[in-house]
Amino acid sequence: MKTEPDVFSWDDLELKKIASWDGVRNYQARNFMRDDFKVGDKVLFYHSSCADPGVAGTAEVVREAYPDPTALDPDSEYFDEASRKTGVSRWVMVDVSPVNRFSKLASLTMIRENAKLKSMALLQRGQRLSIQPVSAAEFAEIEAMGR
DNA sequence: GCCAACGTTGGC
DNA sequence: GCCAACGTTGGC
Repeated sequence: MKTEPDVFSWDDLELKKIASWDGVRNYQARNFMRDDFKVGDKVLFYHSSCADPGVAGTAEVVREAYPDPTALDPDSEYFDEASRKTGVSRWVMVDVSPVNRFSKLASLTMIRENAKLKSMALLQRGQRLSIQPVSAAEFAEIEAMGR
């Protein structure tokens, strides 16, 4: 999962202990959370749109997908008019908790340079999804880079 | 700040 | 259902 550290960083996650992953407003990303995120699943916590993009640590799913209430809140930056009209949020969120803080960032540059990771979704052309699938092998490789 | 790539919107 | 216009993402 991607996050802008200016908005919500790894440090914020550690401080908060449990974070509700609200604000996802892309159907494909939503479907990944809704269909594939199970309690106990591990996720890579990726810092994007910043000076040093890369994976800062790993987290785990502590609650499976449930409706994202910010879609119904007119005061939220994630407010969604279509959801308000139906009275039901069409967006979901999951809760995650920190697991492993990387001693060094697994930078995007390092990920690019690792031949074993060349087929990662993250590196594919035009890839912008904030939630992306990661294989077990890729996950292990990146975790090793962070040590 | 630039810009390529992509998703969404809305007129027809 | 097509597709142009627009908005967003995200690395650089």
